[in-house]
Amino acid sequence: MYDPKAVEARMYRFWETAGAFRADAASSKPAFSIVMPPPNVTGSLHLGHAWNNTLQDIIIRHRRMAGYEALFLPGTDHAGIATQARVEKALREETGQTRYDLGRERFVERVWEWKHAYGNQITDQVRAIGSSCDWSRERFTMDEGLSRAVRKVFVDLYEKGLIYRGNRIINWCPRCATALSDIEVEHVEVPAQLYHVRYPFADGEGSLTVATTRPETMFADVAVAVHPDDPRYAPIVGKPVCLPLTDRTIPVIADAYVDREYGTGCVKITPAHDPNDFEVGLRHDLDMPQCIGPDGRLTELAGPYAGLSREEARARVVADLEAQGFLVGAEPLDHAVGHCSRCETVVEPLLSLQWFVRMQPLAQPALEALRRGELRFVPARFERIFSQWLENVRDWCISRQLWWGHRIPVWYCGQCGDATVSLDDPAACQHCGSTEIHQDEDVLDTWFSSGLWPFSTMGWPEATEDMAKFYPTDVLVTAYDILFFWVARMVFTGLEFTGRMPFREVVVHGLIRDGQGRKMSKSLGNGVDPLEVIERYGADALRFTLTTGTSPGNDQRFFWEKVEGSRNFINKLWNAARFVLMNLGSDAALPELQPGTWSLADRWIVTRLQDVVSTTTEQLNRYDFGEACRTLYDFAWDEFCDWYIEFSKLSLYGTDEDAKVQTRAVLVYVLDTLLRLLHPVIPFVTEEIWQALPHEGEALILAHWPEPRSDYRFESAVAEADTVMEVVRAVRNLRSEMNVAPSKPVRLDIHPRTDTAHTALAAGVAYLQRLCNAASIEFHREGDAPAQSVSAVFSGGELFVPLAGVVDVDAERDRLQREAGRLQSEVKRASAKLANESFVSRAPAAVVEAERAKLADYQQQLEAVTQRLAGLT
RNA sequence: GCGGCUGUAGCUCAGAGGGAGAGCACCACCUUGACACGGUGGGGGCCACAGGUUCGAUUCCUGUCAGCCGCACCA
Repeated sequence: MYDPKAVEARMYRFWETAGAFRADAASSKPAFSIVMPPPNVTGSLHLGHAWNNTLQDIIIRHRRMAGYEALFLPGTDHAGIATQARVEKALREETGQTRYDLGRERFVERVWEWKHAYGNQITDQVRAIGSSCDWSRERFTMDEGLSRAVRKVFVDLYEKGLIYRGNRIINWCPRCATALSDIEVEHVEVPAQLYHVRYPFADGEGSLTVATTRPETMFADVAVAVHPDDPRYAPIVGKPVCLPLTDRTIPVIADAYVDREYGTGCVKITPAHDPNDFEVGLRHDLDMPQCIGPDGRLTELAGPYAGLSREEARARVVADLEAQGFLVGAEPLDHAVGHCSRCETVVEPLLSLQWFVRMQPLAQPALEALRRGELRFVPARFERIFSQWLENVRDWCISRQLWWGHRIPVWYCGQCGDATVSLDDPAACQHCGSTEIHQDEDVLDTWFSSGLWPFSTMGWPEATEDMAKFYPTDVLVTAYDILFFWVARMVFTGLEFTGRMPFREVVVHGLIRDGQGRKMSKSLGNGVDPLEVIERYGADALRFTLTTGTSPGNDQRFFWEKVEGSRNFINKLWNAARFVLMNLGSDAALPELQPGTWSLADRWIVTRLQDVVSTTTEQLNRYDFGEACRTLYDFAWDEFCDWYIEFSKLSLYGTDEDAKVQTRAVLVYVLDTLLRLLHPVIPFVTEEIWQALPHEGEALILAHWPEPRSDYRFESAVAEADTVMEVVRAVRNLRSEMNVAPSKPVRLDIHPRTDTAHTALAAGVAYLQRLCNAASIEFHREGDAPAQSVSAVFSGGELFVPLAGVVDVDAERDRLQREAGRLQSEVKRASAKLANESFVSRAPAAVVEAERAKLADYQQQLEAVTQRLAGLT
């Protein structure tokens, strides 16, 4: 039994020390590069990473073998919010302190300590998967070089006017206490109430009714808006209304933003707490007071409600409105509410001073490049999703109120108030020369730095050798969930700063789910740890499982049974290799191939191997990983193990020494080629076996990728072997149906109908003898069935197994009648098709011809069965 | 609302314009000299539904239904 644990760690070390993962920028070979989507430094590997890494590693190993200077560049991401939250949690648990207790400097030091302590964990896990990354080029988003790139990009964008600071409504997570970008907000449909609230006119003449889902924001209301063309409200525009629960009055204004059909046609305007209201506020030059603070609690503006949470405030406000007669009613309403994608807290739209990237000028060139076909998505449908997003992007809020990350390179002057934006830390204000400057407290969105990953990792902005050789990269492999977060950002920063698409192709895969199709998550506790899978079944089994389960762009579910199946396949391969090795004897030398002397089986398997080489290569080239795996699985198991190894025993256990040598040579050749083809998917076992086989070269990982050989094609051998196998199956079937033990030798009479079949079976008679356990085989071109026998038809004739005393005539008749029935329906189907005038005239000639041949064959088989039935007594 | 994905054997899923496939599960048999994580044989499906294109559709097109996912949202 194959034991992955005994192999994998040792093998990885062997490759690494042999320098197999290192890419040489000075190489004359064509470059092929991939940058790894950087996992969170302090995170741990999940199955999604394992999947993502496996696919990339397959591509890289394939390309490396195919003669490219292959670079798989690894690294990690500082993951601002996530990492900071983890360290804060640890701090709280250990000492009960908050980050404010430590202060910024000591806290950041603490995070670095954490990073040093746990940062290797994830990269060790990447190694455990078997990823053949160039660790000498490992990068971290907060490395000095990469931080320099971040500053450079910030400063350049600022100078181009593409970064600005502004007071805008942003998404604020009260729990994380930071601003978020639009895509970090998840809209979740939740049941709510639409409250109708009466706002009395200040003059006491009646009231109007507004509809709102957020009554707790009313303390920041500055107006009530109606549609300018709404006849119902035309007379009241400009009139002041009283804001209930307060002593304030606010005006009624007219704005076309209001939908007359919705609710009452009156909207309360709260510019500091709603993006639409904010726009209205700007148009009407309204005040923008805030009644909810960054902590998610009501501010002093809310008077007696100050200090309450948003939820408490809502309940109290509604109760008080009702008690005081302002609540007209409430209707249930389902609407989408933004939640923090990290912590699921309800996001507060908050008016806040933040830094933004102006997206229009960056998205435009990206869209044009996409239209010019400079970036290909696999599968293609993701291109539309991608460009739709780019077409609709809004400005990107990049400042985060965190301490862990790239600090914004902007210094404000205490004297003149101006900002200095600088690549290097300035000593004084650029504008007035004052030294009384202090740096912006905020850090940049993590994606701002990962958006530079394909070139910042290669040394940009320096013109490095790596940039020259390996940039742009060739393929990016990613799950679809970070297309906007990450891929889009790399695309536009790449175009803006390097003038190139950072990659030619994006291979998109899906998400891994649990057995019920649910996303794996900590809260559900349904996650599967890839290390546990590796521990139990080995990294190869995990890789094989994930790869076979890959269908372009689609999700897959995880089942332990699948891993078990993969483990079984790997074990099968291992045992096949043991068989080959066992039969090589002491001969360590690689026997020379002499195709001229090959047996039928040799010629058959070698020809099939050529098919598999070209099919697999094509499938890998088009990133059809699941299909490539299936091609190899089927060939290895069904053809090589089940048939060829069985065929080979004839020669190996025979007396013809020359044939034996060639069979060994073919076994080694086929296995060697198969190992090469399988190596990208299951690198560990294949290398382990390859090292044991006679081989040239240092390691399989560095061996060359096979190419199909046209001089190794023997088409007639394939046809002949097919006939032999068909007869073997027919006899096995007879034995099984007739309950004749496989161990009991039988006599076999074969009545070939054609010369082709006769020749094939005569050539393969020794295989038939062995695989059918036939005591003797006779061929008869004509003549009657032997007495007391059971029969079967095959496409080239009829066969008989005399079973004196065993034949149950009734059972045999049943069996033959079932067979006749099957053949009749085939004949019916084929003749109906051929009777169709338009089929014969319009279908391709080859298709029609094939149909005719099939019909003839079935008719003959049917005739044979019918005769046989008639002869049964 | 706009866009997308999925619907095929009991389960998980491939597939492709010309006779329905795999793995697992199931049934029967087999300690055959690589492998019981194995071998041999077998059962099991109106390929969601309705139209259309085609000589021919499970495959392409259009709808319907069901499940899922993005994006955008009017309080």
